[in-house]
Amino acid sequence: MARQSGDERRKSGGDNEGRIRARNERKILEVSVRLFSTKGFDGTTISEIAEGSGLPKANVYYYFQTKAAIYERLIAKVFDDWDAALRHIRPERDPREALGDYVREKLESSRRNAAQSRFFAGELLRGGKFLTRGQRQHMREVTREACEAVEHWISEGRFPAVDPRHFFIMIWATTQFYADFAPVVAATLEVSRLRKADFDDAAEQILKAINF
Amino acid sequence: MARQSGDERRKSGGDNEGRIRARNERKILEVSVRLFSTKGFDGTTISEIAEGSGLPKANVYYYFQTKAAIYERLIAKVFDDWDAALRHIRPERDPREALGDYVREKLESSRRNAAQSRFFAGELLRGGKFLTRGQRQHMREVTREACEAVEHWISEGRFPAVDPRHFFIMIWATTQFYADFAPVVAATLEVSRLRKADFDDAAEQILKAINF
DNA sequence: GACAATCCTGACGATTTCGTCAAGTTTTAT
DNA sequence: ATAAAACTTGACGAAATCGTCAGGATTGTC
Repeated sequence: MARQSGDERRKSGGDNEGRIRARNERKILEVSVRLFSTKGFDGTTISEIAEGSGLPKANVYYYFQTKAAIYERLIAKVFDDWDAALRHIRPERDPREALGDYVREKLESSRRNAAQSRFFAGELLRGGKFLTRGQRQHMREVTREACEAVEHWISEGRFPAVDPRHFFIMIWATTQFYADFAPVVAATLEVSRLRKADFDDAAEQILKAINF
Repeated sequence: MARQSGDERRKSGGDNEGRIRARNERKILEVSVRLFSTKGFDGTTISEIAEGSGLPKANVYYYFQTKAAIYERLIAKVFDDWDAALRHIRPERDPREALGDYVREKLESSRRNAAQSRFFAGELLRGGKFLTRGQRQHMREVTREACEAVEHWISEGRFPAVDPRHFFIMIWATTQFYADFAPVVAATLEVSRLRKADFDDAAEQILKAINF
């Protein structure tokens, strides 16, 4: 029984047990997120992933049972980042500071990991079929908490009376757009490639619009 | 030479010359946009398109030379709609009215043609590889005109001094988001499916935020 | 240094997919 | 009615893709 699942050991301790595995899995995931984001799930072949990782195809299958397994690992990873950022929004913080941090972190992280951001956007665009029930559930809970924080601010008169749910949607939509629809943004700003300065402008404009 | 390109006659007169062709092409395009939007270019097979259209596969190839040809036709179609909406923004109009019309039309059309909207979003997400040079060029021009209209309003003191380019990006981002990322929006609003009322709320909230 | 666990890999089979073709049928124009 | 044009279709070939497998090479451990 030479063949052994690439999944068993995943959450085990985590120390340096399996350095080779760690290195190769990381390489595979790095290449995959880039390919998936530009060519989609079906448009990406294991051969390409193998080639990009400098491994033979069969070796990729040694680490991941199937193409879907790679995709799922990536989803889980991105998902964690997504909801971690929301933790900036807490009722006891100052609204302006909290929202400023949140918007800036969102923009910065989607700028630095554009492929990852597009990858996740693509998944949502297709209806989020790879999201587990638990992940959806979690997403709802975290969102509700954030909305409650905003409502709290409103009730104390520290924030304009907006519908927090539409409010967050607007933030997500905007921050994502800069990273995910780069061709449109670049064309609009009449530049060939988006730079950090463009993202900084974006953050400023968004916050300006938000804070009334 | 029985085989004859499906493209030659396209722009000819347009009257009822070729009723069968018109009907079948329409059916194929309808099915395709739905499939492409949920499964992507590579994830969609001609067999599925044929099945969905109630035609045998070979017949689909009679009307469209290749899968890419179908995709390109759809791109062109959606592209036209996209820039047509922008024509609401003209300097001689009242800013509030013009922007109100624009936002409402964008939201309503992406609600009614959600598949089409997602299809286009998917294309942009992947870097817009199917967009022709001419289309990109046109996009830039139309956008610039719209920005000039806003600048005109600002110079006359009829509108707050925002950067019009970021301003439009914000509008696009938000209006698209409701249609394209339905799973997130539905989860946030805690409904199972988005209804017209949700889109109306969205329009109201967006316009409220925009008009300061 | 021996033994097990982990890692690597070329070759292979089954299936799917694109796109073609040649021979039919139906529609249209005269 | 007849001929040409437009349309339909089952069967097919070539290529690509997923995932497997059996056995060889490395690494780690006692």
